[in-house]
Amino acid sequence: MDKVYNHKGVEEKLYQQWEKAGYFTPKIDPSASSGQERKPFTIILPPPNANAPLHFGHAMYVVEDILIRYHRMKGDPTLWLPGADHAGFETQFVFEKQLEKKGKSRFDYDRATLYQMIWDYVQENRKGMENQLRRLGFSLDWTRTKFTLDKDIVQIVHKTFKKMYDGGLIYRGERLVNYCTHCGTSFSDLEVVYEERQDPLYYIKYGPLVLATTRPETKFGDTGIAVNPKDKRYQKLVGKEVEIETVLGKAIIRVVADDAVDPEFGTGVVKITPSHDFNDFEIAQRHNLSMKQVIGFDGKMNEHAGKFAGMYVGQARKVIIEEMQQKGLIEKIDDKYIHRIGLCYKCKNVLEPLPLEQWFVRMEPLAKRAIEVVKKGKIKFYPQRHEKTYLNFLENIRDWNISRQIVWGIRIPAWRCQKCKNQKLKSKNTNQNAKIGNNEEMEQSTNNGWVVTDGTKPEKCPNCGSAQLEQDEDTFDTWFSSAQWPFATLQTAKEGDFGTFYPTTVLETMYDILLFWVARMVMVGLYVTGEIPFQNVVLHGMVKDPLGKKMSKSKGNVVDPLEIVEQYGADAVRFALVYGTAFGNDQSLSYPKLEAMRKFTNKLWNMGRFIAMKRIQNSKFKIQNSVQEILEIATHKNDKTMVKRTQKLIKEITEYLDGYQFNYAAERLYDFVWHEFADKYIEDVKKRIDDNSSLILNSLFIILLKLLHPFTPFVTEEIYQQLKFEGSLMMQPWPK
RNA sequence: GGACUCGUAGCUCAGCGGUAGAGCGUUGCAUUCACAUUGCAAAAGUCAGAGGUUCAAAUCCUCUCGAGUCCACCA
Repeated sequence: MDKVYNHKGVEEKLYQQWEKAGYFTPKIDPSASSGQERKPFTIILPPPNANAPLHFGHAMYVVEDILIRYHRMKGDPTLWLPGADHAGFETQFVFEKQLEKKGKSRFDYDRATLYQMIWDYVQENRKGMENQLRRLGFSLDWTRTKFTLDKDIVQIVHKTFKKMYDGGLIYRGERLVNYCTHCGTSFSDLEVVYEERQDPLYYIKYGPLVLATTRPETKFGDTGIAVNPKDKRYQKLVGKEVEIETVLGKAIIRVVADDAVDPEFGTGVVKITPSHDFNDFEIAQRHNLSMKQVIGFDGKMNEHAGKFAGMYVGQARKVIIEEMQQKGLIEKIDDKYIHRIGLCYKCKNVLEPLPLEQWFVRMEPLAKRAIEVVKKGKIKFYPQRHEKTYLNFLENIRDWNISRQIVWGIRIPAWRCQKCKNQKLKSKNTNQNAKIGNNEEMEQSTNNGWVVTDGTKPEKCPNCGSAQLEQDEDTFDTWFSSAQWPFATLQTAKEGDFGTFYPTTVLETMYDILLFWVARMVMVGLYVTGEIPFQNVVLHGMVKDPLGKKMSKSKGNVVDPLEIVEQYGADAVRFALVYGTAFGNDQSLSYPKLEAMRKFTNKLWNMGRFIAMKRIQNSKFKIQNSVQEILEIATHKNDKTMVKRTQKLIKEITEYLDGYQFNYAAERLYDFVWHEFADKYIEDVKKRIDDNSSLILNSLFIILLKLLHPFTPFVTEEIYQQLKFEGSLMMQPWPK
């Protein structure tokens, strides 16, 4: 053995050895078990986006590997299933950036070509990403790897959509959506990022009234004026129509009373622009005000904006304000007004609320069950505080827009009959009465001609028999497929997997996708399978840069995990990530810590070296596996004490792992191994070494290697093999 | 407007009701011994601030001040 542990060469060699031996694939052959059926332990890896290499935060999946290796050693049929996510919009966005560099855009290609180009790009990226996971030592069962666009997964996603549609949970509705006119697609509410901005608040004369608005350019889309019903100032006008002056001439507008209007704000009068504001849309629903769209999906004013048509919104606002000032229509401007506006989370442009027909999932019934299973304790959160966020989200949930106007994704299996799209269809579906807005039951004519299937193109329209059917151009929100990941993977990976491994044991991910992903998996999983998708939700914190800033591509402070692995070794990286930070809290990447952990792996190595040197050659001395056995042969009182301490250690580490207290486990191991076992015990044995104490030292050391193995698999395995023990450490039983 | 996290030794962070802890760094000593990627030892904190509960508070409660995050339809 070399004097210094050199991770280079060792890690890749061992990983290949493990993978080749099939150790990552669970043993579920019942005849192989010793009679007693063990409960399987399953984790589905959060599928990384296939569009980019991993960032350092992904290395936190090490806690999953720790759990997996621990349970595998305990003898549980253990499955850790890898995969990749096509990451619909994200990927298309990244790809478009690449096209831009070449002076191209997505509009230069037809749908099929663009899709194929992105497909190739993603397949290339996937390899790199999977290699990174291997380099971190993750014992994933690669024989079961899945991709969200695999044919069989797509089939399941289609089937789910159909099931939900037939069950009345999907409806097609024209509603306001968050639309990015730059990216050309709508988003769900969760994808909107808000930013505080200081914008002028214009006080505009509206006939006899004055009202405050930040968006004077939407004035042409106004179809009402609202005041609070209790507001005495305006009571006389409620229900009346007033004539107002605009820069495009006179207009007649109705005044309505609605509780949503805050009499304290501005003048207590609000213009209602149902096509371009979420509040206004809802108020309009309540008072039957009509819709009038004045902004197009290209972000420009449309024909209803008269001479301003063709101008981008921002430009139009300026010009209109100038004209209004000239006409004396502006009473005052408050330019210190601070409010929050919704931005596209990718391109950071201001999102435009626009009316668009989209597919929505009715969330309330789904959320109800998802709340129930958590309240009943069927799903537990670690750390527990996240439960509150989860429940809060579900208790106030709004319907989910799952349509995206992009090509990269799973195309929605809905066809529209060109003949009867303008007629009302009598359908057995309850979708007819899709819920809109708050508590309004409203009949929808939105099923007009739509035929939903489980993926196959319908031959003819079930209503009129026409063969003129066109598939919806849109694709699913990527989270719609991710929401099905636990059952979709297990239903398609290998025969019998779903029966054996579902519901999975642990879902481990970063807390930032608790609502996007975890909550939706619970809802959809429950709906489709009738069972919870996982029993424990374990959430790790964010890994920030050394200065405590969030890593992001735009800031340029992202760290490639491979670089760090190269430098310090995967074991040191793994240990550093769980050591010294309360599990679940954010942490900053710390080079001194990585260095310290590298020293720790070296310390282990040298302990192994010492033991190798002092090892007795007599073959009748057999390594004892259980603490009990070691205790029986121990004669010296110091040995006995050490055996007992080790026994206690095993218990502690086991309990910590069962309770997802990774940092406690790591810290305890570090301290015990270095400062109790090496500094004190080895120093003591050194002076009095004989066959018996050597055997005990040896046996105890193996136990420590086993306890450490889930955390630092490479160095422990390498030492084990250097000491010429049989087989692989990773397949040895967990110490007792 | 709600919810959450964090503010503890120079740095990074544990501890979360019983007389302040670790790693790194600093200082001193040791060393041909498995390991100088080592060992032994030392210096270093009125635990953000104020008030309260308690025999006892870094730890529980309230408020204040800072750093950050998430949710929410105030024009």
